[in-house]
Amino acid sequence: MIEIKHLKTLTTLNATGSLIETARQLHLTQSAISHQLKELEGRLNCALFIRKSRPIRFTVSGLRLLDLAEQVLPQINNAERDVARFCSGNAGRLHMAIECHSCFQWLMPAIDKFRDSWPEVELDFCSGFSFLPLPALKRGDLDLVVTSDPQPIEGISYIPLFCYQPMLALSRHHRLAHKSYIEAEDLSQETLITYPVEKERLDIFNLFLTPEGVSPAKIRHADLTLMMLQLVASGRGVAGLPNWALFEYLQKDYVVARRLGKEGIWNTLYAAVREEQQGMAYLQDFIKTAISCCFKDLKGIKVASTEAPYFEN
Amino acid sequence: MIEIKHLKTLTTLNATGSLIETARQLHLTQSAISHQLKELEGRLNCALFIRKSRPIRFTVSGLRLLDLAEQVLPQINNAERDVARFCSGNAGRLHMAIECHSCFQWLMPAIDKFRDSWPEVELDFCSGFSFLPLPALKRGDLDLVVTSDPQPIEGISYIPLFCYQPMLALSRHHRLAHKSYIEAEDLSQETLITYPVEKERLDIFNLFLTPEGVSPAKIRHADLTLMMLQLVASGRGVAGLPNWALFEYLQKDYVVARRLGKEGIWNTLYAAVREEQQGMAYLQDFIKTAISCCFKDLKGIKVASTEAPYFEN
DNA sequence: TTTTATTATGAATTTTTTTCAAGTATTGTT
DNA sequence: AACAATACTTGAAAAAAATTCATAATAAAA
Repeated sequence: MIEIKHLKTLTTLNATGSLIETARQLHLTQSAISHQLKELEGRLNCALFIRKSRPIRFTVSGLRLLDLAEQVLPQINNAERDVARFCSGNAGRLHMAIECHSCFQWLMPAIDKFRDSWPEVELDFCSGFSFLPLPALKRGDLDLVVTSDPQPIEGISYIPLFCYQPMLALSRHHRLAHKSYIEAEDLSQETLITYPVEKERLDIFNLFLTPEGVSPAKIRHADLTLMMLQLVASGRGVAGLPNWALFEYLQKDYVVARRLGKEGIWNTLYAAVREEQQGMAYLQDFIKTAISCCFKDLKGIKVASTEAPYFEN
Repeated sequence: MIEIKHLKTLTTLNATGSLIETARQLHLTQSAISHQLKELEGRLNCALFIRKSRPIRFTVSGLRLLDLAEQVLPQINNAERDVARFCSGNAGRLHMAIECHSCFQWLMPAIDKFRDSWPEVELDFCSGFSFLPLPALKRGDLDLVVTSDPQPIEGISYIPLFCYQPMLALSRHHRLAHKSYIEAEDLSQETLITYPVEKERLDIFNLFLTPEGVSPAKIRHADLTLMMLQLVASGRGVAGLPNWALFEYLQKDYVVARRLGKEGIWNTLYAAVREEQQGMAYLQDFIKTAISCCFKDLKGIKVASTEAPYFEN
């Protein structure tokens, strides 16, 4: 009668409040979701939610099923993980590197969860920018690299995690703060505060300044997100940071954020792994865990398509 | 990944010990079950049971999923029942009659369970043979009749419960006890002990004696199964009873049982309901509960096809 | 009221599930 | 140990179900 996919659909419908967004998250069309729910309501002979309202509201029956989903879905996840542990060897190594400092915010809880499930897996991570992580991954010194700048390297495959919006953080009193979006030219007289990495590894250059041939007046480095934002708030410059990393500081009114270009920019964060390791149970579980942590903890991110990244050459 | 149907399949596979019997219970071909499990093992990349043994044995992974099923399936059933209660009115009437005395054995636990789930439904039942139950059902005096002898009555539909084998109970020392099966002619010199109903309502006449044109030497009535078996054990006659009703007495060696005719006879027990009531949630739930109780408690019964009975005219 | 965004629906298409038919393996029997 | 009987596997065909596409209907926002 009722199926697990129904519980998943209802759960994300509850989270999103609309069919169309549910469809996006589940990588289906809105039509498919509509058909699926109609079919289920037909089987149960019972309305599950009230359509003529936004956000959608659930009936008692719908709520009862949400309740069921909350019980059942974690149980199923646990069982699947256990089975994966029994089957594949449950020991292994997971050494990872993060190209983006801010990522620690969501990576920490994900790693904690993972350690509980796979105590035998040897965990290690580094975020230093003292070496190039993708070649290290290729060599086998690393097993997973979190990057927003995938390179077409033989034997490396990229699994999309989520989409985010690189934005510009400004002091509330900054001369650009009145604009609803920032143009590349605006930055030619500004001090840009970045993480201490080469320009080529920074979204704001790759996707915004370099294509327009603009350079900021001055570049200044800072190690920590919080330090960058203190500098911004103190009027020492502006900073390019992902929207989800800015969220809590925006709420506290430390700074304001503006999108880059009229339409804004969307970029995708990937987990890079060696192709031959991609099927390994604990790796897959780590990535699954990481994604679910992101969508729980971060505001403003979107689901990525399941597709591998497209390389021009 | 894993679906509810998989959990159901694994559960009944555990109960039956073979794919072929699992298939029968789930109303599928054995091939379908084989494909389904192979597909699941492929998805999990993991063997769930060891094929080269009968009865089939589960791997640790298989056992883990059985465990999951045991947690999850009842939760789902409860939720579905709750939804049914919310949607349809949760009050109503369920007056039933049983044509077969022995049926109390499995009906009692089913009724107990049902009362817990649907406290608002007014329950009543009678097993007297003082009136014809099917016309009473048609009139609306009853809501459900348990019968093994469906009549083609306009507006009445029959839902199969299970298949059983009417058998002949004999004293261990009876002159026919050495035969592996009973022929109609054998009974022409015997005293047949039956429930106090007309011959036309008894399986042993309908399906065995009447077609062969044989009558027993004498007919004697008894109210209770246990009383009938005491009479049989005391050599006062023989009795026709369903195999599942005899099971516990056979184990205690009170009596022996022989099948009717060389191939034995199989008959189906039905729940008769008024067509317009058939869709009602609590009725459907009662029948579902009854069936599951039967298969838990009774030995020797088989699943019935989902088909309505076939009437010759 | 018009516009925009969301949801519903029917038909076409794709994917999945099931059955059929035939082959292989296992068990139990003589 | 060979035989039959029963149970399971497998690939292809058929049937059923899910998904998409195109479009209509509906609700919210401007």
